[in-house]
Amino acid sequence: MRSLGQTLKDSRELMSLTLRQVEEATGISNAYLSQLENNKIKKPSANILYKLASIYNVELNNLLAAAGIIQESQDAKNKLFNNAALSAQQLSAEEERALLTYLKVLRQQNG
Amino acid sequence: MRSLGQTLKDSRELMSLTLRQVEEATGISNAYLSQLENNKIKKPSANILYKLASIYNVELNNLLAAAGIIQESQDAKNKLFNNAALSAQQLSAEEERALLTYLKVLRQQNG
DNA sequence: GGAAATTGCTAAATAAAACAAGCTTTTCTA
DNA sequence: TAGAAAAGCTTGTTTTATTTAGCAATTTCC
Repeated sequence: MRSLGQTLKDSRELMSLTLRQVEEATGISNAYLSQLENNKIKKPSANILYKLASIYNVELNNLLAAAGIIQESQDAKNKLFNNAALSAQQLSAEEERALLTYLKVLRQQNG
Repeated sequence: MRSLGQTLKDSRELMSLTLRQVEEATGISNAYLSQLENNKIKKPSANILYKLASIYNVELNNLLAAAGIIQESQDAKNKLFNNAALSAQQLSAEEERALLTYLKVLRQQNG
């Protein structure tokens, strides 16, 4: 798996940007950018990753995957798995009623 | 917009978990979880957010949005599908995932 | 009722991220 | 080719995240 540093460096070079140009655009110091590209930073903030994903026009998920935080295309797999999993459940009447109540709460919270 | 802290607290209470249970499950100290829920932390690492999204069965994007890092996307809400067990409902992928987890908790509590 | 857990929380300590200054190397140009 | 300018990088410092230890308020259990 391509490291986060390599991914960032490749992205930057692809756009022919210097560290100081990226600093100018994102507010992230060139010193820190260098450390990121050389894998000196283990757990950057989501904030930093988002800014870099934006300027390099890559998906945030790509950077999260490169940083080893999520599995690549994990979302799709999880959705399929969960769909199948819930469909396969044999629900008692009581369980189904509980789930429907819970769903109501859920939707009330999320809008 | 609901704050990250409120989002995390709601999610945890919805599953009837204590701070120490979440600590046990994620490795994140209960003290830090408390600070997160009370909005004392401005820029948590992507790692932390991912772990919490996983245990609470919410989309990482939801937490990122609550943290003000990204804009909330409508995509997840628009993805609908039919489910056999709750045939009357049109569940989003996220909702079904939440229901599945809730069902696990339910069955664990009742034996 | 009261000891004993259990809960959420805070302050202090530690670890790590992120920045500022400046050094080294490469690139450009006269 | 020298020397300036721009490049990436390193070191040291500041800031912030994260943990440890432990308190005060419930809750549980005898």
